[in-house]
Amino acid sequence: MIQPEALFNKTVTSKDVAKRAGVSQSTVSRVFNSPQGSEVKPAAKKKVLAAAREIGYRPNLVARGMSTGKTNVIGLVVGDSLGPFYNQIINNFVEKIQEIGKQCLVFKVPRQEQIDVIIERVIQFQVEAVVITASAMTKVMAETIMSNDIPVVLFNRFIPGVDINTVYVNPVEGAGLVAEFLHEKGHKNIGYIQFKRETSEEMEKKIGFYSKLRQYDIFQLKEEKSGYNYEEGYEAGRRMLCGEHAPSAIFCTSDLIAMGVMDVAKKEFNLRIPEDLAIIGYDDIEMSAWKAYELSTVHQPIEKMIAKTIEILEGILKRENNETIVEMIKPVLVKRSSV
Amino acid sequence: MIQPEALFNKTVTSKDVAKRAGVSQSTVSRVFNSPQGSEVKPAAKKKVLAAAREIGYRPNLVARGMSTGKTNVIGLVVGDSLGPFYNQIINNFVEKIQEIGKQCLVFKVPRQEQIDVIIERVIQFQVEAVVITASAMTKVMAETIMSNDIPVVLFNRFIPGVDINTVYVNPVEGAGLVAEFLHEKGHKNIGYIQFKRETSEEMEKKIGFYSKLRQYDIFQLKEEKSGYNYEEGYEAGRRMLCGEHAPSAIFCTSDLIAMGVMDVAKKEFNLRIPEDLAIIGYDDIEMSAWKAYELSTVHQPIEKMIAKTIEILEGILKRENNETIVEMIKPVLVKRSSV
DNA sequence: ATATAAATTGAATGCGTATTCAGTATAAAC
DNA sequence: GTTTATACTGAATACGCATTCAATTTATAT
Repeated sequence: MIQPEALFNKTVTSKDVAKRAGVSQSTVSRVFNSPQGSEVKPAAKKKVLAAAREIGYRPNLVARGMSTGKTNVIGLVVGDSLGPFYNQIINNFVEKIQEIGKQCLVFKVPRQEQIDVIIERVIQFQVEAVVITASAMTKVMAETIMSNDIPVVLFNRFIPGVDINTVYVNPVEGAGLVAEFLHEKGHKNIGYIQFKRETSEEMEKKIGFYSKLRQYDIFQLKEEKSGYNYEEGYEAGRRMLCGEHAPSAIFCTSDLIAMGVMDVAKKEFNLRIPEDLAIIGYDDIEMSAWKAYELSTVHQPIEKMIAKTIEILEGILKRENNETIVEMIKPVLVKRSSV
Repeated sequence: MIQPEALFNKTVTSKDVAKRAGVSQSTVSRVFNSPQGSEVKPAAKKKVLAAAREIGYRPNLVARGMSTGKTNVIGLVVGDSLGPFYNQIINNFVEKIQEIGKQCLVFKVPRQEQIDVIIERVIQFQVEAVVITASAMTKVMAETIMSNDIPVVLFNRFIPGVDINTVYVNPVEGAGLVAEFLHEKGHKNIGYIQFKRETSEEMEKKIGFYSKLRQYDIFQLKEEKSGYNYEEGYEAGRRMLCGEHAPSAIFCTSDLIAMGVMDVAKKEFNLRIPEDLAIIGYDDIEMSAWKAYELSTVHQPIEKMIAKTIEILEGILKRENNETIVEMIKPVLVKRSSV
């Protein structure tokens, strides 16, 4: 007579394996967990593995999580889509986190207001740690997470005066490099196109850029704001180049914006780059190196940043280090033909 | 005397809430679950919510998953990074899945060989459904997942003769549109640059393109292969434009490749586009519309595809429809100045 | 006021696994 | 061959929640 279980493909549990192998559930569990499978006699282990294969058993990670408190899941909180730079980060993180045997549960903060809701979810899902790239993150929220025993790593987001693991490239420094470079090239009349939302990253770029220029006695600055995309960059570029006092160089706080500016300069104002107008961006996205742009920009070493983040995560998961790690990575100016 | 629990910030459970509110754990559970909180008397509900807030209780989703069999997690399996098109897909999926109250656990298939391992993991994590975009997916593997009671939706990947939910844009049709267009424009000598890996998508494009051209008695074709990126496109373009029989039009099976080809044509061969050389791509990534390229291409309506996928997922999760849904979406030719 | 139906509640149980603890079998030592 | 140490094993339990079932309270009908 056919067993009804066979018909309704019931979930296969360790108990089923145990029955089939003629051992206890404990033994089955040990086979799938013991360090080198050493705690179980070879004969029993063989029987268990055979039985498991025959009935298609796979350990249930949710149940295991319930039992051990380890879910094998790392949370990744990202902000609203900020172009290819952040897309690439997600992609790399997923890959690297998988390589250390964990899986990546992604949380997106669609609007800044909703970040509290997202934080609640992160906690509820019992992730083993969280990497946060969302700029909307505040001190209070990070602390809420940590007070629930979930370690946090801030990625490319620095919150001053807070005891949280952080990996970031100092925007003050990056923007400073840009100012130095433009000064070297003899520019006096400089345009500045920034991201229209006032993220901390954005404000730091501004501080770095302006304070450095002031050192060189450069004060003639025209400003515009733009969204984090090509189209708005194009429009912002047009506004900046129209009318009096058109600058001889423009610094855009994102490559995407810079590319829009380059195109409007060429198409609508017939400017040669860099002879008539120098452009410099930020992020060093892949496209910046393309022949159509050859955009000078500030490189953020994503690979290195992610590698460091993973390193911190591994330390956390092994409960090795209790100290907070703050890793500052130096931005690098990439000089291409746009300046 | 201070309770030790307070010192070691022990996890707060529904039991703790129950004790503090003077009700049973069942009642606490009901407060956080009943449809409109209706099954519990207002007075009791109020007490429970107050107690929960006071001690910072949050339902443990892992435990809930254990109890209900619903993890609230949807798996998303993606292949090796194939540029901005797929990055955008991940990003959109995460957002939309979150909107239907689920969370997205991302699995990346780093190499085709490892897809079996990934599939195992997907099953182990007890996801409620899986969306698969990885081209390495085979019939057998999809069936393995489904035999574990996990519904599958194939995204932009068609496996013939299989009973699996599918949403895709027919590459045969898309490539056919390109052939028609080039024929209309009078091109006879056409170049074809394809992705170097033999994915099913790629093969279908080839079938669609060639069969249509044959109808127009066009046989003069030069071929090259390229990786899914700008640099290799640039190189492939150079190879194609060197020597005899340089084509008057080139079809690249990805926009990224097409952009590389456009740049090499302009920079190294001094060709005007489209006067000397027409270029057409595939995918309609954001950059295709940029002034520097204005690339004609085949638009894949990502939003519509994802919306349809989410619709199918919702049906699955509500256990509404048991029928397999196969949704074919029509590709759209976008004509810009590159042809 | 009484009988009956409906709403609310709590005790007990299960979900699938890891783990503790005690017992049993095996190996080592004498 | 006996004693002692060691390697295995299984029964029982906990993890945090949802849910069933029976008991109790409250509302409705008579």
